[in-house]
Amino acid sequence: MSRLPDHRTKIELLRAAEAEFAEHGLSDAKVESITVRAGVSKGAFYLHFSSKEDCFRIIVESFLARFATCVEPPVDLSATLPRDIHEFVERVLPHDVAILEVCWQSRGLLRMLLQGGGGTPHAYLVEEFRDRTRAQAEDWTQKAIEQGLYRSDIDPVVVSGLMSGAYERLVQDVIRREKKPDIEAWCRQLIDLFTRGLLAQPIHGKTVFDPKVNREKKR
Amino acid sequence: MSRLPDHRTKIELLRAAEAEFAEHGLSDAKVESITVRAGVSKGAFYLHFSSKEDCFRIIVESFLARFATCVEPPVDLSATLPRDIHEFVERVLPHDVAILEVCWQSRGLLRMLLQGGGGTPHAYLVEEFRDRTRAQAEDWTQKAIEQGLYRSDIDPVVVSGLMSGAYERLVQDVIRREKKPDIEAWCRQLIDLFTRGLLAQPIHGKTVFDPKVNREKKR
Amino acid sequence: MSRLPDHRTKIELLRAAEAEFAEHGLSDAKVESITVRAGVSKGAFYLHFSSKEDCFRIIVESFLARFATCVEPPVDLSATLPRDIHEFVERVLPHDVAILEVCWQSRGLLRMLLQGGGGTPHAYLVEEFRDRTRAQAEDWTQKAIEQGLYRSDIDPVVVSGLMSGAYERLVQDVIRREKKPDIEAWCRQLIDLFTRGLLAQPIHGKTVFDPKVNREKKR
Amino acid sequence: MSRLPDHRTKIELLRAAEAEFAEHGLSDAKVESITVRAGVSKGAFYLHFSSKEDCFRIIVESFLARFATCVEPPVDLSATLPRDIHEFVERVLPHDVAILEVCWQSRGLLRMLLQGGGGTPHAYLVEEFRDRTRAQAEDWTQKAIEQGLYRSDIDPVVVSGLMSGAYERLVQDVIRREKKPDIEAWCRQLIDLFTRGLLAQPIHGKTVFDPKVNREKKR
DNA sequence: CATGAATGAGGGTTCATTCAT
DNA sequence: TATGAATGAACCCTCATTCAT
Repeated sequence: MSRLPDHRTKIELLRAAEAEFAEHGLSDAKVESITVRAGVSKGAFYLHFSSKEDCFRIIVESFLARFATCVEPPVDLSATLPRDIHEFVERVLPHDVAILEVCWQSRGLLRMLLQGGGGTPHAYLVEEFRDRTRAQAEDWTQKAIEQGLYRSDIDPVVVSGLMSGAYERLVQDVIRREKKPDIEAWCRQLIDLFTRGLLAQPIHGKTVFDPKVNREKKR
Repeated sequence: MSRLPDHRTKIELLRAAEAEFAEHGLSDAKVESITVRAGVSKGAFYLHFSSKEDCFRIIVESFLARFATCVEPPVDLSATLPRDIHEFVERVLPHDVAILEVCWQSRGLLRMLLQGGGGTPHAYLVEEFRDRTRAQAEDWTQKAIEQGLYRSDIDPVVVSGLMSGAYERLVQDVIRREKKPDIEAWCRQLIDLFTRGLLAQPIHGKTVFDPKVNREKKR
Repeated sequence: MSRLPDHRTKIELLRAAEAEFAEHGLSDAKVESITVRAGVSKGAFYLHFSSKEDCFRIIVESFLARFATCVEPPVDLSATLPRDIHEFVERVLPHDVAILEVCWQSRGLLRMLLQGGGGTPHAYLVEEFRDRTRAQAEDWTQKAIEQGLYRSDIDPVVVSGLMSGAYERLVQDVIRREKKPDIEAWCRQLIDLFTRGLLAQPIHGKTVFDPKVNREKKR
Repeated sequence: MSRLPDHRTKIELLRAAEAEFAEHGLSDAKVESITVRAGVSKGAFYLHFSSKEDCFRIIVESFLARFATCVEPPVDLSATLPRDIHEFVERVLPHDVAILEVCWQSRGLLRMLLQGGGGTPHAYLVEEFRDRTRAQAEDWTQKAIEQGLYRSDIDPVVVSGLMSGAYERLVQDVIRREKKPDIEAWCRQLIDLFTRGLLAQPIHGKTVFDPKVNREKKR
């Protein structure tokens, strides 16, 4: 085996480790499998990471960093109120879509992270993931209430939990698919659901999404 | 006559195993820890379970069975349409509260099951948990649309995912607390959110929950 | 399960143990299997035997005792010399046949005992088996030489080893069969072989066995 | 460049394992004892063998291969008939002696393999050992009959069993000794016994061995 | 930096034996 | 005597980590 250019070693290891962790989780991932996948020696692993857990943490934190960058700067509501629900959706949508794109790119890792049955000592990393989206949702909700956009009789803490729970499930549904679905359509449906509710009674503003979207079966 | 089967042994083992799994997950749980917690010898474990995994499966499946029993028969919408949102809520609420009660009782186990960071070979058990609630939600949604209760421009598949995602987060929030929160109030908020949406625009029916609920801090 | 009459318990255990040991040898035999085969409880085993090894020893020694009884009193050569090879064979034959009969009866146990690949701490029991036949053969040979029946240029020690080795193989061949073969014919062939040798040159005395015997294939 | 493969490790392990197996047999041998004998760590064992059984099999099969090489090409009888028993012996002897030499070299292992009291799942390996010598003897016998060298009234199947049984016992007697005995003399005695028989009646050809050999006591 | 043989603590599982009933 | 649940020492094997080359 020819020795790979040095700087490639770490990259290959990260790639391989992400795949191995995605498939087996932290405890069931084997360092040796990672190095075999990466095409390097077992010793090389410890030149780049101080331990298996360290490697796991680095990979997950690195994803979370990328994710956080996307999540952070949402629509600034303080500026001007959206005039109608259409404008509202158009403002929020690109942001949500961008987040889902990032999730799609790291879907292998995310599938593992969001999958239950765990009990790993690193669940706190996923907590961070969840808290981040929740805090984001809470900020948004708070401001929207202040702006008179949202009802004032809701509890932003509870509602933001529910919203981010729904988003997480949306993410899970998306990343589980073989082929990338129409992320935008899914997001529209989510946004509409939360803003308008489910009731059949007429409400101002028209439908914002194609209701026929996503009839395809998962998997 | 032999030493009488000490029924406490198996029960203690199950208790201890549930606690150990809840704390450490499958791979990081130690059989010896379980037996020490249960106050029996290591060998006793294998009189009752054929392996560590077998024990895990039994515990999880047993919870899922209890859970499934609660989830199953929801409000029958076919009977008569609820006249207003109040009646609607009153019909759905007891069912949701009952489910959350079960979750609260097994909160240790559930915390572990729903916590991410996994990668266990038993994630499919959690999938079953999720699929069950989702299928439930989908049925409900479908019927509600047919009854004219819900809007007909929504996709029941997508919406049921979002609903069960929000429910799962609600469950997570509840079971994470030290003290049992006011489950009913949380449920009211969730139901109201989905049915009426977030928008401040007036909608038929009055608020169904106290918006100040649940300001206490988690953990 | 009804309790067997007390005195049957030990007999059933011995039967079961012999079968289990025959199939698996000492180290790989399980006390539990023995008790299951015997239809008694695990504790019962220790009411009759002080340990698994003790049980093994008892069974093997009991067989060896039965065997020794058969082997012991051979033809008394001191009396009168056989006049010819026919008479010689007729004198020796019944004795050898009787031994093989005993072996056939305990063939399960013997198969295990004579089968190689061992390394058990009880090999000395088989050694006793072998030494007994060898000593027997040596006595016989010694006397036969003194009587002028056998050549005086052979070493009784070496020859008795070879003879008992051949006998052991004969036993092995016999006990490996599904159906009991014509033991007498096999013995005749063995006796003739040792007394007359293989050479085609004429020798006093006629053939003493049917040369067509035993063409059937083993197994 | 890594730590160079220390060829001594595997060799030491094989040595140590052979000794351990020879002393205790498969089931009672401890992997840890083997590694301690070899002066390496427990883990090292599994770098070279996939399991204890694997190691056992390798060692036994390797011996059998060496053994088979020796056994195979015997005297070619088709060429010319030996003129007298002397020539006959001289032809056969080197072959038999060579086999016994190999047995002597691996006497520890063989002692265990041929020792009874077994019941191991690897008895079939010893069976192969026996079948090989028996088939060899049968071939020989068959050809010798066809050449008119051996009597035609014997059954090659039975006789070859007896011959290889006697050989096996010869091997056992040899490998049990502390010091290597005069293998050639023992073989001469065996060959003579089978060819000429035991009877005192004169037969063509002179004695081919020193009858005083091997009076020393075993062990 | 890279290698991969070597290490050794650790854990799951077995099973002979005990003992309360 | 009989039972069979309980015990716990022992052992095989795994795998994260080290280190001589």
